[in-house]
Amino acid sequence: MKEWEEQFRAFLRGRGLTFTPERRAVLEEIFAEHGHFDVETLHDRLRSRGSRISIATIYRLIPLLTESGMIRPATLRDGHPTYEHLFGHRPHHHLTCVRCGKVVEFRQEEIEKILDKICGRHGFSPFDYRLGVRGVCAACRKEETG
Amino acid sequence: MKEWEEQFRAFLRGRGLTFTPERRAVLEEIFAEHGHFDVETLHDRLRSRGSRISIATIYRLIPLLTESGMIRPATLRDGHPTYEHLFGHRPHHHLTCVRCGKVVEFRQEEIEKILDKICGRHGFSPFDYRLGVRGVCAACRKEETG
DNA sequence: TTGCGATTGTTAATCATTCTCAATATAAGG
DNA sequence: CCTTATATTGAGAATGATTAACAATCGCAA
Repeated sequence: MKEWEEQFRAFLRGRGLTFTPERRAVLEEIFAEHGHFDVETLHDRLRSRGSRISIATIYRLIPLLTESGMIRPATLRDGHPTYEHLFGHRPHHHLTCVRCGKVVEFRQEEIEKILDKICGRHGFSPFDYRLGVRGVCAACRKEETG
Repeated sequence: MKEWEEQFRAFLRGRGLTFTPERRAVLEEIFAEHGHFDVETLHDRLRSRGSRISIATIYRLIPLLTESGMIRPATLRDGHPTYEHLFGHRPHHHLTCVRCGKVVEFRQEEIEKILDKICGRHGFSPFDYRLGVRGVCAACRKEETG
């Protein structure tokens, strides 16, 4: 059984909820890729594989996945929420190109240390942080200038 | 004439748009406070001062304010967009308490330097960045523990 | 003052998300 | 293998925020 399946089953059990084929299908689809996803594309992907799952089921699943730590909200793409899964993925952050939409992920421990210091100063106990940089990528800048 | 009025007028002029009493009223209201705002509370605040402005007018104004650099999107509060104005305010970031919703702003040049380095490595030209930390503030933690 | 384009408020439309509900599936206990 | 109580599902209706359409008004330049 896959690592994430085990973890999600445990979470559901703890709440008296059940692991269903629909839920498995959604998880499979989420973990099939490392990129970001939103509810609609997830639904489309499942449908295109022959699943008859309702989009409402996916919407209903999102909070469970978030609370169980399987996924977390990522950056917003044109104002609606996207998510990323948290397995085989260390916490990371995003450079987003505002022209082509390309997203580059990066990781920087140095920043985490600074943040810990800042949180300490303000008496905060942090449990998540998010860093998003918006800009223009090399390719788009080139196109723009020339 | 206030600094921000001058700047917004210039922006509108450059686009062949006009500075109206409604637009002034919205700006006044935005700059009356330093905190975050969303469209609905802005509308309520204006109404409670006797204005008859329509909420559609405010929605229509948001992109103009963003493009002119008067405001920028801030963190999301329960999934709908909030903004902050950019006058008398240096760029800053947020610690948000997930229990009581308190937001502490902080500023850290060191982080900006690190980000510049990272952007350089990826060929990005950054023009905005956003750093949000979610956690529990001292008061709430105290309450929690007993 | 006139005229043209921008702006406004109202109302209707749209879109994502959530809710309702009847039907079905699940897990646990016999 | 049955039974039962509860959780889950899909379909479609309902919601709520945001956007669009439109006719009436306003603001600016000539």
